[in-house]
Amino acid sequence: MASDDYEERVLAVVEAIPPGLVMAYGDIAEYVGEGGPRQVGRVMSLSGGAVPWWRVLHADGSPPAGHEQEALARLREDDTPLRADGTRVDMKRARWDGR
DNA sequence: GCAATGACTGGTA
DNA sequence: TTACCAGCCATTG
Repeated sequence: MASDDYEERVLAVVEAIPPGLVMAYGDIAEYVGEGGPRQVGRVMSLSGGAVPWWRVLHADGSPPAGHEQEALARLREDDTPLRADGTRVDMKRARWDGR
């Protein structure tokens, strides 16, 4: 089946995200052109350990459930523009469109 | 085959 | 700003 290929493509996009920038699950789904945000999230939960998964977050800029502290710590190291509260990313500036 | 589930999203209050 | 709701789509029981 093509699910392995889909996984490869999702992981490839995540690895391509430059430091300091992030992408939302929906953005990645749209970028690869298949599935949806939930399918991307599933791939991340399965094989996210092999890629900078902390650069992937919700459309509102909040990190994935169960890894909030971990993601925020990594994002700080990457110089990602965080909001004033420091609990969310400034998607307005940090959103990467693939260019 | 149907129902429930989930690292989701956008709109409304 | 947060909270709640309906829609979304592949996987799993």
